[in-house]
Amino acid sequence: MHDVRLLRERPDDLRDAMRRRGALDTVGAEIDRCREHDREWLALTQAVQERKAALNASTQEVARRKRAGESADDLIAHGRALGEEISRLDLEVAAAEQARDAILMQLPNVTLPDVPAGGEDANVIVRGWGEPRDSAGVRPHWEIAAAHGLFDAERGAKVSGSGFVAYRGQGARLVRALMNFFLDSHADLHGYEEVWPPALVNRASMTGTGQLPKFEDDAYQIAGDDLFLIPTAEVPVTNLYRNETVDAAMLPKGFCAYTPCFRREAGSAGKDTRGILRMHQFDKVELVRYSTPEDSAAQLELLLGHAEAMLRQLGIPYRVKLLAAGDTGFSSAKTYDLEAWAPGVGAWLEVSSCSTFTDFQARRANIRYKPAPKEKPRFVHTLNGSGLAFPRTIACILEHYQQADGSVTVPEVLRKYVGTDRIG
RNA sequence: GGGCAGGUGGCUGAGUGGUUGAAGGCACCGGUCUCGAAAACCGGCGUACCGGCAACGGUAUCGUGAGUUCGAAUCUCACCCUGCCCGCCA
Repeated sequence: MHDVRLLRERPDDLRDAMRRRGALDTVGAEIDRCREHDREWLALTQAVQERKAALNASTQEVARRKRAGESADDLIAHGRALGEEISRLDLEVAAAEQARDAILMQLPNVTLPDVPAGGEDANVIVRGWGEPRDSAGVRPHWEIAAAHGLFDAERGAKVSGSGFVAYRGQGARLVRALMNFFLDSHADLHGYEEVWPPALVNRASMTGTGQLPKFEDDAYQIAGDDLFLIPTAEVPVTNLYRNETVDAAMLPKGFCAYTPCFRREAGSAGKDTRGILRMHQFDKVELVRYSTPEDSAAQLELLLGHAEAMLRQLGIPYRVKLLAAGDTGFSSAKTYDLEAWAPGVGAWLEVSSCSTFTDFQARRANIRYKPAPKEKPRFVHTLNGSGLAFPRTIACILEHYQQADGSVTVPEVLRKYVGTDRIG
C-alpha cells in the first residue's frame, strides 16, 4: 500500500514507477481515477466535518438549556436535520475512500532506483558460483527419485490431487535433513531467531503482506472460517508484529521459520510441472528481516548472502539474478532470485527469492518503530527470502550429485542429518 | 462446542445518555527547591486525519462493526479477543 501523499503530491513519480514495471498501460487510468476519488474524498471530508462541528455545538447548547430548564425543541429539530445530512455525507465519504483505497491497494510497490526497468528480458545476472555440471548422461530427478522410492506422486495424487506428493523413505529423510540443516545454519550461524508459526492465518495477515485483496484466488481458503493456508512463512512471521511499534533497539531483527507452503497455482498449469518443481504443497525455510529504512538496502544483501551460503554449503552451482521491475513481485521493491543448476532437467531452478519490501508491507500491516524516545514512530522496512525452498533444492541435489550407477552422493553437510553418505 | 466473567489512554483504574478526550494513581517530560539527588510542589503528557506558514482550530477515536438518540465509553444487536469452568481432542 502506498502513502496517499505519493498519489496526491507526486503522481508523476507513481506513474513513472508503474511505467518501469511495464504496468502503466493497465494502471495509468486507474491512477487518474484514484486521484479523482481522493479529491472527492477530501471535499466531502471537509463538508462533513464542518457539519459535525455544527451539530456538536448545537448538542452542547441543548445540554446547557436542559440544565437551565429551558426548552430546546428548536435545536433538537435542527440537530435531527443536520444528523440526516451527516449520515448521507458519511456514506459518500466512505464510498469515496473505499474507491480510492481499493485502487491504491492494487498498485504494486515502487521499485528501487537500481532495479532495471522493463520485463524479464531486462533481468540481470549479478554473479555465479560453482561449475554447472554438464547435462550429458544426467537423468532428471523424477527418474532418480522413482528408482529409489524417494517420493510417491501417484499416491499423493490419490490422497490429495495432482500437485501433491508423499515423500517416502530416504526422500522423507532428506526433507527432514534439509529442514534441520537450514534452520540450524540460520539460527546458529546467521543470528536468526527461530520461529514455528501458525500455518493458517486470518484475512488481516494476508492483507498485511500483500497477498490480499489482489491474489485471493492463489490461496487456499478454509471453508467456514475466514482463514487461509499460508503460501509462505513470510505471512505469519511478518505479521507477528502487525499493529505494533517495535523497540528501535530490536532492529535489525531476523526470524527464520520452517513451514509447509500452500499454493493453488491457479493459471500456471503446465508450466514446470514435471517432478516436484511446482507443487500445491511444498516445504521451505523462510528468512524474514525487519530493519530501519536507512539500513534496508544493506539488509537485503545480508539476507541474500545467508541464502547463498546454503547453496555453497550444499555445493550446488547457482547464479544470482536481479529481477527487472516488471518481473519483480507485487509487494517487492527489489528482488534477487537465486537459481540453482539442475543438470538433469537442464535448467536453472529458482530456489530462493530475496526481496526488500521497503515500507509497503509495514504500511499495510502497520508495523512501526520509534527512532528515538521523543520522535514520531516510522514504518519499518520488511525483507524476506527463502533459505531455501525444498523441492527444487532436492531436485538439484539428486541431479548434481548423481553417480554413474544411479546412486546419489549425499552432500557433506547433510550427512549427519540424513544418516548416510549415499542414496540408492 | 456449552456456561460464566471481562475488554477504557504507555501501565493501573473510575466512569448516573448531556462541557468525558475521558477522574485518580503510576510512569514519562519541563520547572521550582537542592552542591547534587530524592521528596515535595507547579505545569505538561495519546493517535490519525482535515484546514493553517505558524500559533492554533476542527473531526474521529473507550475491542470491531452496525443501530437507537438532538447527543453514546455509558443503551441495543452482531462479531472478535482474553480469563475461568465443563465437554471434546493430539
